[in-house]
Parts: sequence; structure tokens; C-alpha cells
Amino acid sequence: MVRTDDQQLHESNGDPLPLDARKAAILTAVVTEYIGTALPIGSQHVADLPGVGVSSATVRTEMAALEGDGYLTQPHTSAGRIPTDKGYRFFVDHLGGPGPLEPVQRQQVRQFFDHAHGEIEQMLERTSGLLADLTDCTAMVVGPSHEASAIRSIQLVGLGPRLALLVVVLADGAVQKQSIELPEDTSEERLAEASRHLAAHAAGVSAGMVAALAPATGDRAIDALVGAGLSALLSMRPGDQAEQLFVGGPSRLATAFDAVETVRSVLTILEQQLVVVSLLRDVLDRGLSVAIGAEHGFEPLASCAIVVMPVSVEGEKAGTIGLLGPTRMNYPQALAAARVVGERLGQRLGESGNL
Amino acid sequence: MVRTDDQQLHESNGDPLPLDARKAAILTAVVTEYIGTALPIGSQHVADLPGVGVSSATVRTEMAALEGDGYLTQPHTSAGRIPTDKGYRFFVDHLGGPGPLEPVQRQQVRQFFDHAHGEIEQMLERTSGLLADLTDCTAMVVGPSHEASAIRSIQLVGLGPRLALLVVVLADGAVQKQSIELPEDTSEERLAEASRHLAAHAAGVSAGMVAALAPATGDRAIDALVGAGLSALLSMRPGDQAEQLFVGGPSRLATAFDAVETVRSVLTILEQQLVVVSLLRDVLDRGLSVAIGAEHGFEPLASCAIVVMPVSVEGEKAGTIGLLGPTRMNYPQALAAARVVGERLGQRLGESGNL
DNA sequence: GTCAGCACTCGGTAGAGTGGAGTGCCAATC
DNA sequence: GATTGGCACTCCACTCTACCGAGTGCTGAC
Repeated sequence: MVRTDDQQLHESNGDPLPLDARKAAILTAVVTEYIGTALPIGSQHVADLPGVGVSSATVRTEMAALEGDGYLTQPHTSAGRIPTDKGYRFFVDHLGGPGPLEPVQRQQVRQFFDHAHGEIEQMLERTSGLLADLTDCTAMVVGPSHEASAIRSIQLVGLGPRLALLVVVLADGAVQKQSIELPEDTSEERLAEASRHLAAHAAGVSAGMVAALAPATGDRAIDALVGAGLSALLSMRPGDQAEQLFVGGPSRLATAFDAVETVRSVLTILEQQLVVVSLLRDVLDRGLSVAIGAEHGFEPLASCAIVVMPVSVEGEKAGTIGLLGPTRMNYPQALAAARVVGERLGQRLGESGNL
Repeated sequence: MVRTDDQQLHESNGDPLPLDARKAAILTAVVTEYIGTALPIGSQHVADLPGVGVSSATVRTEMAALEGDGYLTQPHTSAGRIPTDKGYRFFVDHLGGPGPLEPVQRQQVRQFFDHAHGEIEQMLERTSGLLADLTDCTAMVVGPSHEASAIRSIQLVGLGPRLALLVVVLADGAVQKQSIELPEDTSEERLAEASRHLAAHAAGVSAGMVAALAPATGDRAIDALVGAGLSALLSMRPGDQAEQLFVGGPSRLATAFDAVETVRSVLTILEQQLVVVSLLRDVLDRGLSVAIGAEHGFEPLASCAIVVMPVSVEGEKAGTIGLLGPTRMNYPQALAAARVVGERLGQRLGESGNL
């Protein structure tokens, strides 16, 4: 979090700019060009751009000032400038929100959602692939949490003489399961009977709220089954109730960074679902839609930027979209893609009744 | 792993050896050392190893011969030798099968399976992580195919007034689902009734075999529901019946290769589930447990080796384990890990009744 | 305030030189 | 005849140097 005092005041309102118009234009030019070329940008290059209209000498003076203020930096004395995290931050804050998507990409998104159907997990997985394709970043899609979702159906299905599967359907369309070893051979009818008791006891309640005790039926065997079912229900919560994470296009990391060590360490992070999910949540909680460099406070990703976008269904939080790339990622494009896909995904989840 | 003389006599069949004992020993030494160091191995280095017992000059002569026969190669004139794919092939063929696992690793495996429980998908996912940890390779775990598995339970659960979820439980414990939009508001009782008809019609049959037509009930609304359920059942087959793939530890690729371009292209392959699954099947079908370099005929992975191990439950094929690494991967270790984990996994799947 | 001009800095590249690891060959040895 | 020590040779990896050029900061003119 490299923001200075005055800077956080403005945020898209009419606060005084920390930079005058020309400095802002030059900084924006440097960021844009650097994002495109990944090469340090010199004053001549900036002066040549349309819309700048001053000589390279003037640009140099301004650049020196921008460097003094911490927006730009030089890899070495006689090189051009590259943006600092603070420079990117300014750029992002003054984009004026995500722009529109390229027509080709709009088309791609439309086509995707026209053909998407079926299982929610599969759709989220594919969405992560879509996002990676659109942005050339690694995409992260976090599914809805089933924490508060009510149990819609609960059923014991026999798989073998002493083996049953507890299948729980939640109101948001999620299905959870857990296998149960039975103490004794049990017929399908007895399982059905136990299922009915379980259903009567747990239906409508959220899975986290189910009490461990169900009223006795007078039939010891059934009571045992119901008890086993309930304990299975309780045991599967911690692992499975958590949000699911889908990572799309991790190979893009190898395009973005040319140090294999960086690629390795970022990939390692991505393998830790919990870390990624909480990182995204953390960024969202702080009200950011972009976390640049050290802003997220997570050292191993210091050379990365993260774009996050909440997915909501009818106003309810239903997941998160994240994009991970180098700090010199294409923010306008990433933001645009995240917004459009986020909206369409939320819409889609609403239609198909998942959450 | 420097083995001498009598070593090649054992090879299961009585084929004449392509190499005499000393050449085999030297080749084995070069492979082993190169796997360990990733540096070209010189004649002096080999001569210094215990068990070789000849001078470096002799080793040089033998190495030159091995190079002539295509088992070794030189990066450049004045460098040591590194194995060719053919060299690795000889090495692997003459290992005499996977060796035992390190005690520490045995312990790690035991502990893993002692604590593994619950959902099959989660277990497969974690198994891929375990394998990656054990071998420092990227691991691939392919779950059982549900192709032939019979339908055990089929149920329509209402999620909204016009929305239902078709939940199908297969005999192997897999659960599949598909949301269905209903043409009209339908009560829970009607859904239950339709579920009973579906179940009566489809139970015991494998999902692929379900006929699209169910006998009419005389109730048009129920017939419509049953029809919708059946078509959903049929539609979800192609995508979901296929084997699931779990990839563990992709970051290991960035450790194994130091060219970021190689990492990128291999990661790209791994993102294509179908390609990976069929590649593994292909290698297995050809009766191999190791495919080195170009052997699998898949150009983008020419610098990789793949170790495959079928997972079987009570003699039935129930999945596949794969390890992906550079051609200079540690074959003995990888084979040992794949074998042990494969066995334990099969055992485990058997116990919990999944397939 | 802007800009052309200029001296300066410094990374990247190319070329020359060097050290060393490793080779192939050969003659001596067992 | 196989093995081995010795030796000349090759070639990479590394260092050092020189040099080019992109880009800078500064200054004085407009």
C-alpha cells in the first residue's frame, strides 16, 4: 500500500489532483507505453506521442519531477523510465472505471455465455479459461459459498451392503456427498426410511446449523442410521463448504514473467487454494478492485497485480473473479473483461438458480 | 545406483543384451549422476565412482562407443556426456522394476491414506498433491470413468418454482447433476412423483444406456417432467462422464526446466484436460509405464518424460496416475512413488466403495 | 515556461584473451 | 589384446576492454 496522504482523498470525486494535467498525461503515456512494450520509456518517445505537444526536454523535466514524487523510476541512469507501483496506482485511479471491451471480445463473451449450461462447477471452471483468454492473465474464479444455503434434500443411497452415500442438495443447487460405512447390512427400504427422518429434521436449515441430535424414532437401527448421517453431514462441512477456487490459464504467468524463479513462486502460491481465496477476499474487503505490487501486503506476489471483481446475483454476493498478472498488466483491458464477465456470470447464475 | 556385471542377466526375458556389462554400468552411472546433478558427466567423474574400477581412459573409450550407439551425447566437443532418450530408455528397462520407497516417504504415504477420507474427488485432488511432494514432479491423477456405472438413484429436487435439479447417484459413488428449467410451476410432490418414475425407468442401467423414452404415465405433466429429466440425463453425459483429471504441483515444472518458454508450453498442455487424459491412456495402451522424450509422439512434450501407473480396484481399472518431469527425472523414485501410491489409492477406493 | 544543444552516464554488445574441463589418440605396460 | 598414463587439442565459460548509442541533466537562448 504505497499511497500517500492526499492521494486517497480524491478517488473519482472532484478532489484536487496530486498531479497537474501535463504530468498526469506524461505519466499515463509512460504507463501505457510500458504496458505495451515492457521497455523503459524515454523522453523522446513520449514527446513523439500525439497529444503530448511538448519537446523531449520538457518531458524530461517533468519526468524528473515524477521520479522525485515516486511515480516513475529508472532501471539505471541512462535508461528511460518505468512506472513504480505508485505510478500504476495513479494510472488505475484515473482511468475513470473500466472501459468497454473490444468488439471481438464482447462477441467472445456473448458466445461463451450463450453456450454455457449445465453444472455450476463446470461453468466456473470454463469461465476462468475464458477470462484467461480474454486478458492473457491468469484468472481466478471463486464460487459461491454454501455456508448459509439451506438444505433442500437429503438422501441416503445404498452403494453396497454396508456402504451408503449421503447426498445433500442445497437450495443454491450445490450437491455435497459423503460416504458412510454402515454398522450392519441395511436394506434400501431402511435407508429410505432413515433418509425421510433426516430430511424431516434437516430440511430448510443451513448445513452449518444442523443439530447433531435428531428426535428418536423408537427404532434403534433407524436412529443409528440417522445419527451416522448427521455426523457425516457435520463432518463434511469444514472441507467442502468453503468456496471453491478455479484457476484458469496458469501458463500465462510464464508469458508474463521471464524469470523462471518468479514463475515458480507465483505458481506455488496458486496451488494453495485457501491462500488465494483469502487474498482475494482481503483485497475486496479493503474496497479495492485492483491491488498493485505490495499493496496486498503479500510478499511473494510483490511483482504482481491483482484485479478483483465481485460477482453478485440479485444483490447477493455470489463469488469473486480475480485476475493475476505482472504489475505492468493491461489494466483497462483486465478491468473491462472482469466487469463484463462478472456481470454476465452473475446473471447466468441467477437464471440457472444457483444461489 | 551404479550396478555392475550380472545386473543385466536378470531382465525378465532372456533377450541378448545390447550392451556388455561394463558399458551398461558406465551408462547407468552417467544416467544416475546426470539425474542428480544436471551437469554433463566426464570420464574422470565416472572412473572415480565406486564399482567402476577402470581408468578414465577406458571409460572414455567406452563412452565414445556408447555415443556411437546413440546412448549418450555431448553438448559440445569438450564437455562431458549426457544421456540420450535411448540412454534413459536402457536405464529404465534395466532397473528391474520400481524399487522401494524411502522410509520417510513410506511414512508420508501411510499418514496420507490414514487421514484421507470423504469425497472421492477431494481425495484424488489431494493424492495429486501428495505425488508431487513425493517426486518433485508434476502429478496427474485421472479418476475412474463412470461410463459403465449403473444408476443407483435418480431424483428431481426443486430449487425454485420453475427450476429443478436432477441428481443422479451412480453405483460407484459418483454424483452427477444438471439443472432443469420447468415449463410450469411444479410442486415438490409432483417432482417426487416424476422422480419415482425416472428411478423406476433408469435404475440399474448405466447412464449411457438410458433410453430417451419412458413409458407414459397417463399424466401429461408428469410425462413432461420425466421427459425433461431424461433429456437432461442424456445431455450431461458427454461432458461429465469423461474421466476427471487432477493436476498436482504444476509449479514443479518451473523447478525442472530453466527455460521459461519450456515451462510455458508444458503448462499450456496441462491446461488441456482431454489431451492429457488421452496422452496417458495412449501410453498405457502401448504397454509402457514410462514414456521418455519423443516416445509418446507428442512433440510439445519432447523434453519431458512421463511415468504412468494404472490404478485398479479388485482387478478393475479405476483410474491412472501420471508423473510428468524432465527426461532427466529421477525414474527409480518416480516409479516407486507411483507404484506405492497407486496401490494404496486403489485399495482405498475399494474400501470406500467407489467403483 | 519552453526548447535546442551539449556533455555525461551507463548498460549492452562485440572481440580478444585466458583457464580449465574434457576429449581423442597413442605409445607403453601388464 | 585390453588397459592405462600422457599429451595435444578443442571449445565453452568467464573476464576484460573498448565502444556505441540511448537517454539523461543542465544550461543558455528565446
